[in-house]
Amino acid sequence: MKPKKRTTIYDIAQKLNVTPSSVSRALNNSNYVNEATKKLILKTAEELNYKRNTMASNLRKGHSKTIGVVVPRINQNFFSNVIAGIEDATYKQGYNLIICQSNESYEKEVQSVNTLINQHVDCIVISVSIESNDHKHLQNVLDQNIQLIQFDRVADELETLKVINDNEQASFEAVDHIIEQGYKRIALLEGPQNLDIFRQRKKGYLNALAKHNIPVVNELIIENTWTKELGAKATRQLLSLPEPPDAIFASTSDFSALGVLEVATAMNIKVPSQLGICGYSNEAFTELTSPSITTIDQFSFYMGKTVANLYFQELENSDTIVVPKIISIKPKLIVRSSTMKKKR
Amino acid sequence: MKPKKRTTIYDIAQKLNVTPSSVSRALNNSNYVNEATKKLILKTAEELNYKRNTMASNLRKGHSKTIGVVVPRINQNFFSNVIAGIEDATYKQGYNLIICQSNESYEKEVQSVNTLINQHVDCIVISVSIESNDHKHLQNVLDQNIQLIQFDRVADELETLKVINDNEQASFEAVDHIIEQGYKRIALLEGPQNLDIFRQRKKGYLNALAKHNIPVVNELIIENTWTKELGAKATRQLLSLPEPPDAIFASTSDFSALGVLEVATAMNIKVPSQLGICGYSNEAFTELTSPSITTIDQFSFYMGKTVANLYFQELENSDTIVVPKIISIKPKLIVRSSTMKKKR
DNA sequence: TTTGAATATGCAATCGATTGTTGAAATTTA
DNA sequence: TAAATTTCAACAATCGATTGCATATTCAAA
Repeated sequence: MKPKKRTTIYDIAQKLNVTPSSVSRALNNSNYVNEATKKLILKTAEELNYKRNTMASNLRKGHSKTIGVVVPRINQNFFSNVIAGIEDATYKQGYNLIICQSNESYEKEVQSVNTLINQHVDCIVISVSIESNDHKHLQNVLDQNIQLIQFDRVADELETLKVINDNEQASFEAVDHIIEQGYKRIALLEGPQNLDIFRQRKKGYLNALAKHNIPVVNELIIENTWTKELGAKATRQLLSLPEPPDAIFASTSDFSALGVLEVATAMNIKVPSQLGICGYSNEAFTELTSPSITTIDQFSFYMGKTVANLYFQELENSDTIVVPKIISIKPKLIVRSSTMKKKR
Repeated sequence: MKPKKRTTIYDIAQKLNVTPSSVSRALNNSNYVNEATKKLILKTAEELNYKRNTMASNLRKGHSKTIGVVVPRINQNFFSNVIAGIEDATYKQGYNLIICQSNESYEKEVQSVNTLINQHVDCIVISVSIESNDHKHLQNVLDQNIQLIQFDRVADELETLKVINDNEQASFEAVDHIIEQGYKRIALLEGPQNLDIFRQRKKGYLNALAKHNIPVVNELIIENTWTKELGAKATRQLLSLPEPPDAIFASTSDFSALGVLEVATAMNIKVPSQLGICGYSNEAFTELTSPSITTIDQFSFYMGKTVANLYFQELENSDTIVVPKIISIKPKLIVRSSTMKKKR
């Protein structure tokens, strides 16, 4: 790299024999500069290929116009869509995005949050990792006076802005639909119960069973099955039961639903006639499997936009008191072949 | 938001009756501080919940330890994987990532690049948008003395570091495989020829035809078909030809290959026996369609890591001359059902 | 022509951290 | 004990941009 120095407002000031203040004012389109000199400054800035040093500017102004995002995995459909949504909204406001992934590791999550604090981001948007049980690092964000918005996987006990899906309702509707289709013994693949979203989904499942007076069978509920492999393993276990289920609701993810489907296919069990399957997330592939998989769409891109806009809205009202606010987005059940027991 | 001020090195200095310089030295683990005072400073920093202001630090040091990434779409499998790979490598080096998406728009790409320059990122990693024909904005990056690394979709004429796939070779192997399977009339869905990657893929296609003495038929080559819809449209066009193709190589993406498959299925044309299909990118869904789709894996995550490591490597050798370097990653043909005409 | 207001510009402090230089104190060596 | 050396900390400048305050200039109103 050549050691060429970048042009600063001082260079411009020197060349035009004015002070840096005037240059700054011209560049910021302030009224306290003569129109003629403003034009001149702007022209020379262009000529010298001047680029504002955002670091210096932000340091002085005391904010960074940057939002930090921490997600478990960038390359997971749901999250990359949320990020795309956030980016879409923040870009329009001239904000930047710093992205971190926790890889579902608590340690990396804490480190990422600390980096973002050091970077003086104006807001941290986070969906916590599976491993996260305590929230000292998030409390720290609040203590540092940084806006914190949690989405999807939220630490319930922490009073922050939150954007979530109505998991309970969606889960209820899914199981209700499954029952309506005539399935009687419905298994649940559930996620780690330290995360609220999975507790809610379980609640929805239980509510639906209750509504139809179907007893809860504990051996039909299997915990921690949020990958394809775990879903497959759980399915083998379930199907070898004396009284196996006739439907499986993979409330954790479409990936585990895929595991279910693959095992069923391998065991020559017909879906949906012998076994109903429902996933969660509406991953692109659920439409493409045979049979296609019934699932729940979370409106991820929209969720991202909502998160970002929530921040900007709070920013405007920053003079008034901050109320812990929760925005709940109602997900949509997408009925596909894998649960269509009744012919239409 | 409460207007609480964050603690700075001055606060620490004042409390301990030392100078900020000493605090800074202690915090940076310099040797020019007494062990005892260093410990004391570190302890008080902890107590006051001190967080370094990276903006100030970076301003002084003249770099940002940040890498800017510009991709067409964050939520596209290939790109989100590359980003994940970059993140993985940069995180280990204590670097941050600022992510921008161009949405395939030239204008937004230029704006994104400018923002990154203003942010004084140390390096810009970019995969240009479909729309990008000129590269003034990239030249500008170079002029500002910022390292520039292009990947996948690169502006060939610009002498920068590049990480690419050997598209020509991969494309050649795919078409070669298709021919070996017994297909005779092979159509090509090609991408915008202003992008080098698509030109290379076409070259590979032509080379494979030449190898097997198959004449090139112009009406079998259809340009600009990089979405599912465009792929479907092109397929309808191709299949209504007096002499329709018996195989279609969707060199643009798996999405267009999916469009081909859907049209074929709708028209009751058997894949692979009547029509062979090959996509590009190894999107997750290609494994799940029926039949599964033959495609080309680009090792996207690995590509991201390569990009990041290339930067760090160049950083180490920054005293020596910078040579425009091109790293080519050989993609891998993944043969699946959609081209398996020959029974095994 | 004098006064007052409006406009334009300069000065200097500031944001928070880093670092080269300098000098005092402590330690070692002769 | 004196001289030489090392250790430690203070001082002050710096990174680049912003902004409150003060001052100078211009112009209109009285």
